[in-house]
Amino acid sequence: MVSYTPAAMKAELHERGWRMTPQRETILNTFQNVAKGEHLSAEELCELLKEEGEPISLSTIYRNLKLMSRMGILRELELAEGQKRYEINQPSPHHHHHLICVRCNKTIEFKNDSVLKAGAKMADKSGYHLLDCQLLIHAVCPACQRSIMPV
Amino acid sequence: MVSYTPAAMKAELHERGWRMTPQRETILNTFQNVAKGEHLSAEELCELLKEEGEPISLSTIYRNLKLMSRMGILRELELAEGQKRYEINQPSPHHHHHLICVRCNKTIEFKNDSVLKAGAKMADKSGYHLLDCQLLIHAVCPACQRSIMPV
DNA sequence: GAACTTTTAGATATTATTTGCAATAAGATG
DNA sequence: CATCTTATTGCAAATAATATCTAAAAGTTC
Ligand SMILES: [Mn+2]
Ligand SMILES: [Mn+2]
Ligand SMILES: [Zn+2]
Ligand SMILES: [Zn+2]
Repeated sequence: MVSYTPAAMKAELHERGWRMTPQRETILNTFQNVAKGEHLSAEELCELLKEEGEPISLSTIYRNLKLMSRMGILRELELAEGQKRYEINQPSPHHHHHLICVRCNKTIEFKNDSVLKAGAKMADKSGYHLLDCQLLIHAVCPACQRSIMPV
Repeated sequence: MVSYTPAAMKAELHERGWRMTPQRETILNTFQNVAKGEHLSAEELCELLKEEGEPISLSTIYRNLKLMSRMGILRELELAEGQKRYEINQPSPHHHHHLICVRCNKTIEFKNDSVLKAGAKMADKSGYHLLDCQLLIHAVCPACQRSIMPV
């Protein structure tokens, strides 16, 4: 897991016969500049880019979110119900995990290097090339424990 | 995280004014008897029950998979692309995590109690009531590293 | 810059999941 | 046990996230 510059991303794309495009660079830059703790969905990213005056079509966004996740540049998160969210994939000092309330989707990020190390070790032991390692904790937050909401 | 008997599930449903039904008991039994390492999707569960002569409608299955996940009886996994999979949620000696190849979806289960403990501790520290704790490792398996597949 | 290949935008298709509703049945109450 | 209330079911229809198709545009190579 490494942090990518546009140049590094371009190099890695070229290794596989692929191309760097303005859209890919825009997406990379956007994720690198978005506030810490933000997890964008495809739709949200599309809206954000539209507002910022550099629109990219939704299908291109979908294609590249998947591509960049599979390259290890982004991490794909299934936090809330029904749609995937993405954030930049960063190495150790910034790497983190997620604790999510299954009722209200309130999410807490937390760091735990020993968990990351355990994940990296497991991948290595099995000969897998690590892309992302995320501890996902599903739970009920204090507020929702008090409420009488359906499940 | 506890293993549920039908009676325990019934008791917990009643606490919230809900009911135990034959369908819910069938789903619970099915997950408790399915082979270790099997992760069923809603559709697959529906087919399996049809074959076994106790069919349950797909919408009921969807409703109950969600309910039982939010009760902590099942765990909801996003392993492959495009659909959720479920397995019974078991405590420590059987509890495990998943290492997944993002290209071919080959999945390895592994145990790591210290990761589970770290997750439980984090939930507790934040006042969250723990339902499930899963380390998800996205990686590329040895076979796929050798192939020239797209991404 | 010509030839070749990948990528894009936009429209359309796909499909997992949810929802509305009438019928059914769980569980409570007397 | 008979009755009553209301949660739950099955089926059909709706929804929404994501994938795919195609022609046009833009990187790459020579
Ligand atoms: Mn995060
Ligand atoms: Mn498993
Ligand atoms: Zn909550
Ligand atoms: Zn693989």
